Amino acid sequence: MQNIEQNGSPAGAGEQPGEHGYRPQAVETIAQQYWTDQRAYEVTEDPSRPKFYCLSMLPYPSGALHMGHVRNYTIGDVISRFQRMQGKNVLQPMGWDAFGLPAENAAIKNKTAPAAWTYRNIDNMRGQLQRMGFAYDWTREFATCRPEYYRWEQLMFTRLMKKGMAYRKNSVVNWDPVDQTVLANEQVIDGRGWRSGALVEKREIPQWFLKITDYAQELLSGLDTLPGWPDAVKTMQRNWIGRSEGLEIQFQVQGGGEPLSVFTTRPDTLMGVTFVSVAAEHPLALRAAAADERVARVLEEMKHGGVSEAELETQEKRGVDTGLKVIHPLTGEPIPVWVANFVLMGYGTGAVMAVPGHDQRDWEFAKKYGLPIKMVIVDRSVVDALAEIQHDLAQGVGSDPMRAALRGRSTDAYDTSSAVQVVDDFERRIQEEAAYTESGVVVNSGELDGLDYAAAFEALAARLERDGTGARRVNWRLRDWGVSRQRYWGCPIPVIYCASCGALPVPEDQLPVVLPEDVADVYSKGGGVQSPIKADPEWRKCACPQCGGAAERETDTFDTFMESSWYYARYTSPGANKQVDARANYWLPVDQYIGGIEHAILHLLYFRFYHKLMRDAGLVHSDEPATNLLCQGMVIAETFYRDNADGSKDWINPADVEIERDDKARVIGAKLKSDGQSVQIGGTEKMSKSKNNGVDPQSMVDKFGADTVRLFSMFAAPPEQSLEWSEAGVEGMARFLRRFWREVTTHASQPDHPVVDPAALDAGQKALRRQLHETIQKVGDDFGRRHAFNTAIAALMELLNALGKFTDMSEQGRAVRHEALEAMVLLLNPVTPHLSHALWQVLGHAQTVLENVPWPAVDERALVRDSLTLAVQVNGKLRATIEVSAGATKDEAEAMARAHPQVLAYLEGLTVRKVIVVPGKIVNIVAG
RNA sequence: GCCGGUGUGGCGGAAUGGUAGACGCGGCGGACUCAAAAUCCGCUGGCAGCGAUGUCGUGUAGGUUCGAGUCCUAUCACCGGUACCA
Repeated sequence: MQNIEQNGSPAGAGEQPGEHGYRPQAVETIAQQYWTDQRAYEVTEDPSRPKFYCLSMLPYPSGALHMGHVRNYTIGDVISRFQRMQGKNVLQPMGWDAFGLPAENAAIKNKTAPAAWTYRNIDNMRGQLQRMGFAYDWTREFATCRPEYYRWEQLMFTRLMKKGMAYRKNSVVNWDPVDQTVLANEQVIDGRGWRSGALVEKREIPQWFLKITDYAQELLSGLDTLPGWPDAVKTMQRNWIGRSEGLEIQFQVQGGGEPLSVFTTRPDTLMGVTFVSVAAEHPLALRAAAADERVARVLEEMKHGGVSEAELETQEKRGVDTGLKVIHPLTGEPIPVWVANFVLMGYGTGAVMAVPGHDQRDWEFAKKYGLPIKMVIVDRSVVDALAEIQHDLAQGVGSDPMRAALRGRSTDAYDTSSAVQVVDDFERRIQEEAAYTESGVVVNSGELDGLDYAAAFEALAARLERDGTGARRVNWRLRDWGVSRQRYWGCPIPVIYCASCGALPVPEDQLPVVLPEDVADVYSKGGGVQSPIKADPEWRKCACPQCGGAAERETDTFDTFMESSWYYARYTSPGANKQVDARANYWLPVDQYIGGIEHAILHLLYFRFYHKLMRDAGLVHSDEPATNLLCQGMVIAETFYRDNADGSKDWINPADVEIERDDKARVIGAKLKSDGQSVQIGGTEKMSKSKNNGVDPQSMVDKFGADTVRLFSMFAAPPEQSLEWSEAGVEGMARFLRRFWREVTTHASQPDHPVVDPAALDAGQKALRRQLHETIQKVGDDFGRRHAFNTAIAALMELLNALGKFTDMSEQGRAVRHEALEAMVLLLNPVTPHLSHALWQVLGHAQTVLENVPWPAVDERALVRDSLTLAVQVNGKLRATIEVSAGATKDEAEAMARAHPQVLAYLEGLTVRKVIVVPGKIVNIVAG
């Protein structure tokens, strides 16, 4: 336990002379010591009680706790303590997501080994978490960078290789030609490497992949079994997985060779194809480049820039004609093949049929390069117009297709026809303004004319399947998970390459492949540092497990999402001699998972996928890893700055700034405390180093105590929303806790605590007691079901305000107050456990772990009201309120409302048409 | 670009289709004090009015409904993700 400085803290400043005031530092040290001595939060499997596994996303050990961690872990701790007070066997573990890029960056900067930096950070952050008073079972803690942990994911990977679920293929990365390294997307800024400033290039290298696409359908359907997950997350995952039904269509290449395959969800537009677009890495593009230097040059230019989707999709649309032609499967006409920089090799077949008339991106491309646009889909209204024209033409023109008929029309006869106008306008818009992308009715397509989307789809599918030029197919947006990283500080990929036997999994008896940690000398040289295991020729040398010949190890490491995909399961099985053991099936699935919304797709999808891998390996029995998910918002703060002469900005920390206001409390400016000169006010943004608006949790805990910091982070906003840090707001929480402390200690100094006799209460006592039980009901619902911690705390504040006004010192008055204060200590315990621990004793109870004391029960009889206030509206506008007895009928309420003088004034001269009475809420009189 | 979210007083926010602004911060006035801090009490959305009260008001423009911050359509701004940040 950390040693706590108790002197020199202003937190006890509110102490009155002669009164025992609230001193959070002392209170918190004592409570934490007690929990540690009692081993209060260590748990084991207990089949006799309902279990509750409450899990917060494990932190990356970046150096120090930040407010985002504090918020995340406070939410988890409140839920854990609340569930324990409901009698559940609660597991709340904590650990470290210890591999990752920042450790290598810090190592380069500080010339140390990533491991040493990481372990130092973990020690620091563990101490900070303990100082927050979180109820973790620390016996289950682990860091994912330890071989005892990662050996099991290496084992899983080698087994997946044997099953064919892990495979190797080429894929594109960001390449920094100056530093000669692969860059993460984050390290590419405006198309340049963040250190070298060199223009980034795309480069293909062989990498390992996990076949997450084999589970695409299950990952999609599984979302329907998760009512406890936010809809936003489920929708994002559905869209990310991106199931679409369409046709895969073959285009023969003029001059022979493999046919070109495209996938489309709009086969109804097939007759509108005027060219096809392929990715720069597509075989046809490469073939064209080999034959044509001009094409080769454009492909070379397309290699500039990074590989992120955001960058690819927002860059200017560019293309080049390959000179190659493919044959349209219906008409037999030659169609030009273009390379387009917006076609992704990794999605679908790396080629798309371009229908500029009915796809906006193709339309823009066609406009830019002067390619033809064909109208083959029209709106219903246009069909009606066409029918009218056809009727007019019926006798003379016969059965020509509709557009042919139109083209052959006599100008004299039809120029004034409004139907012709409608059709011409529609076609002009497609030619000149924008593609028509709705699924309307097919035209200009021979036998498909007049069909709607579904009918055209079916007709074409049948025809192409008969011809052998196409087939129905389900396509997924989801791509296989690339798990290779060309970095040092990660879990070594357990693969051996042998010149004669190929890529082989490291035999199980040779696992783990241990990452050497003592590599500081590599970093001490400075400069562009290569991965120490890539730089060391000895490390990779090994014997081929198959032929025994000289072989080499894989020097790439796993994506760090690999470790964070199964840690939740390992917490259940500390010390197990396999990935997880039978204990996992007691605890899993996780009952409540809590983490940032930024993980909505990647982490949470890999987490679900890995759970299914473990299930299929027989390790766990459930289908999904977590039944309930809460995504908390960011922690943000005001920014302040001064402009420098060179146009840059000096960002100033909010702690050093004083706000100036006018007499209506509006902010009119800000001054730096140290020099009294004004500073500019920037926006409210996510706490970050770059904007210098971070508030250090440790300094807040030192100043106010952990309970106050916990209380503020739960009160200031609902958990899903962003939370704006405000030190004045924190002071408000400290005031509330001091008032509560005073209320309890003052009350406890009375010699006796009488018991409530419900039959003997007067109106005032009854009212307070009703408010108490309404509060118990609300807090339980807000904590347990709604996760609306802010409104629960507001209700407790209201109750304390009411207690402050309740001066009744009679026996029953004191009895009601005692009941209220005892309940409040328990209701606040999940949020402010140290304070509650202390005040529980002040109220005369023996020292105890408060989570073992049952949650206060609602006394239904105390909730009964004698009368209710109804709002009375006239034509939907509030005009009066009336008091009705609790048992009043609708008719009685209506009569009373209509008799109200204020209402009568508004009804004068009007006839009442209708009266709506919502019992207990409102009477609305509709009159005119 | 695409996917998801958010938008309410001076500020953080409350209101699960039924009295918009609970609670907290800030501000104003008062009590206590030699004074200050702390604490306590009262007021505090805009406009008009001495007041009772009226009127406007939940990003913007429409719509549904007896009734809309809440539901629908369009639109704007900001935030998150976009497969190698974690």
